[in-house]
Amino acid sequence: MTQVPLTQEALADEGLTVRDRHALMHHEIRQRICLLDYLPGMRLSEAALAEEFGTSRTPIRRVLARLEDEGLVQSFHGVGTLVTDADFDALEQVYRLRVELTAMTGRLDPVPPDFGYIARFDQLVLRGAAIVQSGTARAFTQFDIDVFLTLQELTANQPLRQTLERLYFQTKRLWLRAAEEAQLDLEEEFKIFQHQLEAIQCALKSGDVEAVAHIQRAHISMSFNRLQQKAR
Amino acid sequence: MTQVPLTQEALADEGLTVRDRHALMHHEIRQRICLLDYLPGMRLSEAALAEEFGTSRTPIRRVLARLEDEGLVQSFHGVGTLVTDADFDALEQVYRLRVELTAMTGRLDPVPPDFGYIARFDQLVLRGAAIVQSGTARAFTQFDIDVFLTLQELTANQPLRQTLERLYFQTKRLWLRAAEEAQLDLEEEFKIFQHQLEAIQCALKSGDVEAVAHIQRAHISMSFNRLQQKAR
DNA sequence: GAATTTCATGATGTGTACAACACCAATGGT
DNA sequence: ACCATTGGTGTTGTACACATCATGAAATTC
Repeated sequence: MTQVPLTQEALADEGLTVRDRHALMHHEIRQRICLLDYLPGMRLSEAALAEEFGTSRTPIRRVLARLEDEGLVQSFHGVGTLVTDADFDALEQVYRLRVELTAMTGRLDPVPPDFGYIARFDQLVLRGAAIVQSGTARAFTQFDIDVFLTLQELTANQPLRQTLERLYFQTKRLWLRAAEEAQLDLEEEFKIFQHQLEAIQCALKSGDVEAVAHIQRAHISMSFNRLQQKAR
Repeated sequence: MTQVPLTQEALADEGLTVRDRHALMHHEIRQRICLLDYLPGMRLSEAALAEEFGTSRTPIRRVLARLEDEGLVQSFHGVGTLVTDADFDALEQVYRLRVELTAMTGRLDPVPPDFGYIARFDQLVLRGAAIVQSGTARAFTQFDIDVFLTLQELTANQPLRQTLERLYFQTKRLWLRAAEEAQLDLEEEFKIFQHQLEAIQCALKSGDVEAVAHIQRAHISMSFNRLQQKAR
C-alpha cells in the first residue's frame, strides 16, 4: 500500500461544499495526530499545511482552532501550533469519563442494528483477524478507529456521540504511544481486541445493544488498566 | 441596574492576552444567546459584532466558529450566521445526557468544598432569596448560570466540566423560552430552585459532594419533566 | 571571556480587500 | 397577468499583507 496524496485529490474534487472541505481537513489532521504522524510537542506550520492542502492559511487556522478546542493542539502567539502532550495523568480523567459514557450508549437512544450493519461488522471482524496475524501497531490503531466509528452508529443520541468522539481521539494516542515504546504486548493486545470484536458480533446478532455497550465499557476499562500497569 | 457596555470597557483593558479577549467575546455572545437577547433564528452580523467589540471580523469569526461547534449558531455561506432553533425534541437528548453526567460529578473527581467556597455559596442563596420575592425570568436565568458555574467547581474532572458546560448552555434557552411564553409558573419555579439551593447548601456543609450531585440531578430531571408537561 | 543587548527570523494574530454565494426586487417578454 | 431573467445588495468564505510576539544568534560592552 503506497502513500497516496488522497487529501489533495479529494480537495480537488468539485461539488464539495465549504463544510465538507473543512471536515476533510479536520479529519485528516486529527488522524495524523492520533496515528502519531505528528508526535506530541511537534510544531504544525500553518503555512506548510496550507500549501499541502492547496489553500490559504485562513481555512487551516479554522481547523486548528477547532482542534485546539478539542485539546489536540495548542497555539502560542509567536511560537507555533504544538501538538499537545499525551500526558498520562491528565488523560486518566478522560479515560474514566469515556468508560462511563460508553456504558451509557446502551441506555440512551440505542439503535437496533439492521442486517446491513451486521454485515458491515462481519467485514470488520474479518479485517481484524488479518491484523492479528500480521499487523503493525499503526494498522491496528487505524482499524480501531474504524471500529469505533462503526460502533458509534449504535447510538442515536447526537451529543453523546459527539462527546464520545472527542474523548476517544484524546485518549487514543496514549495507547499507540505505549505500544510503540514496546510497553505493551502487541500480540496479546490484538487477540484481546479480536475477542472483544467477536463478543460484540455475538451481541449484535441477538440485537442486544446494551450488551454491546457493556462489552465496550469492560474493554476500555481493562485496556486502561493494562496501560496503567505497564506505565509503572 | 443600568445596561453598561462592560464588554467594550473590558476589551479596552490592557494586559489582556489574546486568549482572554477571545474568551470574553465568546462568553458574552453565548450569554446573549442563552438570555434570548439573540432569539433563535436571528441573524448575527459579523460586521456589526466586530464593530461593537472594537475589532475586525477575523476574531469574531473565530468565536462564531466555536459557537457553531457548540451548536448555538449555524453559518450559511451568502446568507448569514443564524442562532439555532431551540427545538424541544432535539434538545431532549441533550437534557437526558445532562442528567446522567450531572450524577457523575459526584463520583468522578469530586472536590471537597473549603470554607471560602461555602461562604460564596451562602451569598448565592441570599441572592436567590431576593429573586424569589421580586425577580424576572431573565434575572433568574442569569442567576441560574452563576449557580451552575459555581457548582461546576466541585468537579476536578476537566473534560466532564467542559462537556457539562456545553450541554448546559444548549438546554438553558429552552427553559427561558418556556418561561417567557408563560408556560411555566414562575413563582413556583423560583421557589423550587431556592429549595434546591438550600438542600445543596446543607449537603455542602456536611461535605457530601455526591449528595450535591444527586440533588442537582433530581432537579434537572424534574425541571425537564415540568417543561415537557407544559409543552403539551 | 562572559554577560548583555540588539536584531534578524519566523511564527501566530489581525485587518482588509475581494471572491463566492443567496436572496429579492425590478424588468422584460410572452 | 404571469413567469423567467437579470442585476443589485448584503452575507459569509478566502487570500494576503501587515502587526505582534518569541526565540536564538550575533555583535557589543564590560
